[in-house]
Amino acid sequence: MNPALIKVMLVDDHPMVQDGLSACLSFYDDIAIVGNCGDGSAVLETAKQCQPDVILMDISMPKLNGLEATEIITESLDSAKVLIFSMHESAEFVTNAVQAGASGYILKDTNSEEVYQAIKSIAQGKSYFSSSIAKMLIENPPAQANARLTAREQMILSYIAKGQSSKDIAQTLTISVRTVEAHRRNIKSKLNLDSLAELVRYAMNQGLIDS
Amino acid sequence: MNPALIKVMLVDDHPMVQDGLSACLSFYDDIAIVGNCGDGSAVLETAKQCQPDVILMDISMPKLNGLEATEIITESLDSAKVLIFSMHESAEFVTNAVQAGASGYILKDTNSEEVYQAIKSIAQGKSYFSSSIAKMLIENPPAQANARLTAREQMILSYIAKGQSSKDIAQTLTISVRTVEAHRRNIKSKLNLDSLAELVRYAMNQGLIDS
DNA sequence: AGTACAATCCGTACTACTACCGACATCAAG
DNA sequence: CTTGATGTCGGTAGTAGTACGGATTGTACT
Repeated sequence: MNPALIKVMLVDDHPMVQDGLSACLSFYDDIAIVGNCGDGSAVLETAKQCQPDVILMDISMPKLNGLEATEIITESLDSAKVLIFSMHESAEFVTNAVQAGASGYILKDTNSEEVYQAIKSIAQGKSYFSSSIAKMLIENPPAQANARLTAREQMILSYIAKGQSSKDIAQTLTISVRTVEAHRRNIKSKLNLDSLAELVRYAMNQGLIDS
Repeated sequence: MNPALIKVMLVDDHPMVQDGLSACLSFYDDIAIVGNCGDGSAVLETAKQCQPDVILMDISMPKLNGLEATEIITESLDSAKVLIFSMHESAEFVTNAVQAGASGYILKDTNSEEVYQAIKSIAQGKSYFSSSIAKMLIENPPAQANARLTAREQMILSYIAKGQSSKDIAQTLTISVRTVEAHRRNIKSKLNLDSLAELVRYAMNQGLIDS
């Protein structure tokens, strides 16, 4: 076993992205793909088997999203560094990712050379962020960092984003309409979002609902 | 020049997907990538230069979305067949794509072998659809086919999806609130969507707003 | 024991949106 | 020239959501 060999594990729900990354990274002989995983819920188990140095992780996935998966990984396996590979170019996502323990964040509109450089940096214990990230953090307001929703709030939000009214949700969960409205207010306050449309976009980006 | 060589052009706004596809398809010696394009607005020009047999096109792109680009291509270049490569697994997208002139529709969760098969079918003048598409068309309601929004309606919808109220939009466009509300009703009626949340999701999937 | 937070519920008044009905001007196509 | 689609605007009534106020329970951590 080459001691300089970097073991990389892929986590993405799109097989084509996995195939593409595998193919691109196979050109570099100091990188080995040791496993991949199409769902956040199986990440920890797979990672324990593969013992990767770097985990290249998509943020938006069904079931368990990338941020939660990252948190689980960084708490359970300190040998593995997490590199987020996202299409979302928003300051909020980056800060959330860093708080969850990610070592780096690159965008899906980067080329394979930059992915390679990022993986090498992460493996050496450094951090790596796409060049456009810094620019974005400056331009976009830093936003609120404390945007963690409770399980109940996430549940309510997912129903909201699916198009259900407060009344519907109240009936579904057999609670009062006022309670749902209170959750609604709390969610909007926490996320610092005003309109229903922004809530829906947030929910979609977080993977709380599909497509 | 090998007469059996299939010239393929890629249209996707994610360089990594382009790189991945190029890498995957390079294993097949009867396929040649003759060009790629990161934006729907430059598709026609690039296609005229490259003269591809098959155009592998993403649906959701900034500026000009894949469906509109497909329509332009199929009307201007009948030599080129369009194969849609989408992550959206909804009957509505498929029917819209076919109406726009696409010869096939595959999902991003297919593997590279299936992409290759799809390209070969399309090049021979056949059509190709992911196996899950047929299942989906049966399970999902056939939905309404006549879902074409006018330019004005698209504009209104984009403002709605950005979180603006009817009042805001009326002020922005200097028209009456009642007019905006009328457009709202027409849009929902055309798309057969009830809730604001569904409108937002539709707009996002159509690429009318970013992220 | 005290504090903090989550989750539950209520009153009241206001704003936004919806559903139903209607209308009129314009412009392209049959 | 009539027909249809589009974009414009209105009345009226009802429903949904928001913005202020509160309040009570339970759990969990210090």
